[in-house]
Amino acid sequence: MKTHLTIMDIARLSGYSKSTVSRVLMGDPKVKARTREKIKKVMEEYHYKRNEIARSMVKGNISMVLIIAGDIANYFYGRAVREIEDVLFEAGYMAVVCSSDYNPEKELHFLNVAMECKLAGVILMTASESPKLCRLLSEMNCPVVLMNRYLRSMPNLDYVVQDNYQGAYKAVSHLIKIGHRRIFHLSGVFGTTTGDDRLSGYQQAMKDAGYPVTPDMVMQGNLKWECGYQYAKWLIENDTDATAISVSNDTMTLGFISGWIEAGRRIPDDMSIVCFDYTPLMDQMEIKISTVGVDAGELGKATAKLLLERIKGSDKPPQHMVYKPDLQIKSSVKGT
Amino acid sequence: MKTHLTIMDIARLSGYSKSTVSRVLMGDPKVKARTREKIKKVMEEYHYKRNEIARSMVKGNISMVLIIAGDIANYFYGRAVREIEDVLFEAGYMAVVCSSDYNPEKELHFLNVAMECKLAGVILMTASESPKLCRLLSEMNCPVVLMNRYLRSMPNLDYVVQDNYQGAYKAVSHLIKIGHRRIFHLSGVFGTTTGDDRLSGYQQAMKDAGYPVTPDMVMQGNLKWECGYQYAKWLIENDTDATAISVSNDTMTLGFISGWIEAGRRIPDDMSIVCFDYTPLMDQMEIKISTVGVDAGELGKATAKLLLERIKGSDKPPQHMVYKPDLQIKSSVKGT
DNA sequence: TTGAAAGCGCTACCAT
DNA sequence: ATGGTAGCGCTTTCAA
Repeated sequence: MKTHLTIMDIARLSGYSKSTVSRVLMGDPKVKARTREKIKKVMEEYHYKRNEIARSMVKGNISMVLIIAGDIANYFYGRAVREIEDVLFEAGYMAVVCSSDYNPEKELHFLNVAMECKLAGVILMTASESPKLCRLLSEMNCPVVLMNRYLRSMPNLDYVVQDNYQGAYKAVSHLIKIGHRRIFHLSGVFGTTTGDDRLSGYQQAMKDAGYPVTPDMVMQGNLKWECGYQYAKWLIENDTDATAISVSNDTMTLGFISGWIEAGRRIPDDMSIVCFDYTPLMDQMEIKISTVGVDAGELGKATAKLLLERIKGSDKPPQHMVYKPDLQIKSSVKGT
Repeated sequence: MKTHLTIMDIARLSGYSKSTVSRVLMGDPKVKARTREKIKKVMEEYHYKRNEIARSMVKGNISMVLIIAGDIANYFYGRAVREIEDVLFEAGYMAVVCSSDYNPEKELHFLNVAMECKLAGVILMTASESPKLCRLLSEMNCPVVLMNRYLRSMPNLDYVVQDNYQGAYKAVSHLIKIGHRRIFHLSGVFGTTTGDDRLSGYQQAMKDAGYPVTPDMVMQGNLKWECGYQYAKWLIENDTDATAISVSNDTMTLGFISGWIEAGRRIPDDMSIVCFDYTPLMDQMEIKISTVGVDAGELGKATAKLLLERIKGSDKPPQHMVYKPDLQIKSSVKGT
């Protein structure tokens, strides 16, 4: 851990001026080949490292993109992030990730950090509709692309999402088709488009089938494991007559299954279950979970490309990319 | 996306000098209360955002810590990262994550970026021993703490790891105790301490039992799913007489199980298996995998605290924290 | 308590 | 092809 040489030191050491050294750094072709080599040799020898901060200072921004994921340990985000990293890396940007933990306050915090650090761009995956967020987003000094969730009140923002309404509609319709009437819904966070659209899809499917949806049939969740676990207990304690549930994400579903099995109930015999999102490990579970969703990697790639265009200054109208989700029915579901 | 106000604008707008505005920003108590309020009001009103880059420029570094994880989608890293984020956040640092993908070139790249961006610190989780890496590490301009893997040739570096040798020794000894003789090992990357120490533990346990380890019994892996999958195929094609394997991480194990089951074999009837690391989803798998390892969150917390001390300038001797792993035998293992 | 001015390390413009 | 110099926006002496 030693202190660093500046461009000025290299200048002195090589006998050239600061300007010429800078030109070498910038790959300016106007520098004579021999000069460049000499300077490069000195840099090598003294392990010179360009100061990106100073560079960013004059450039105006730093070639770094912040990805605000919900939960870095969740496969959905992990998968998307990996693709984004690669696309951005190719384009000369470093992608860094942080988790909002689905916490709106943290989102605001990270967005502020991105502005203050003059990052080149931001990918926000857990936009939680709120006046504060919208105000902040409209004041950003760098491009922002939403992924996964969009904001109804900000149609001028780019986003890449899946059709959550249709996904839920498909899934619940399937449950209905095979005989279920009492289908409950463990929702995502109310006020987020993922949560609300999935809820609407559920409601509409029920409505189209002529089945009532009473308030007790819908529970708001927080997307975490514990929530699903507790929901299982709740369903049992309240002695509901649900024969199937649709759950807004994979993590809660895993929690639900744990709680349900632990209580001595079975799947699909005592409960059919279908959820959004998919994790590869699910393939090796005792219970093969039926899922609906899209490949997070695809979303990620599209998002990164979109962001890159914006960083480069594209001013085309707001892009709204909506992917169609697939429904995969497996053994977690059984007719009545 | 609009352009930004500087400290100078706030100065003009409020009628004070930029020095005073800066003092307000820095929380200097020498500013008169009324002045501070006036200036703060102007900042609010115009949504002024301090420029962290410029600030870092004079401060010398940016309050950001880079975590270089192996695979961001892997539970081990996800778990550790989450804890690190929280500890660092409390201390006023922003933790950002990137994945090395176990690729030494990427490690070097990210380490360079960290230096160039004058970050406050780095946590490196996938150190791959090489002269280049060691040279780079010894030239760092910020503190670096290793987690998960350490570097044999750099004992002067802080690290937080688990006792991989002992973990593997315990696991393999257990297999031996219940009757296995032909135990194979799907290793991590040779040259990494995690890989090598686990291999040594395996070899020593076999040796202590008096069982030979021939070269075909040890295969180098790359820690990825596909690798485990192919290893299953390989074992079958080569008609080995292995009755048990020890695998260097969870991801390869999941791949192995997929390949093995797909080929019509069973676990533990046709093969006992024990691996390093743990993922919660494993609890809900058909096959309950026996694991050895530690809580990644603990490692993460300790690492973050250590780094924080170094950032604050602690010059105590190199810290080497070694956690003892636990062995959990489940249904993936059966005596012969 | 406040202001003026120097300087952090770099790029970019204007000279030569 | 190279050097001199003016900033980028901020913090931090030093003066007042």
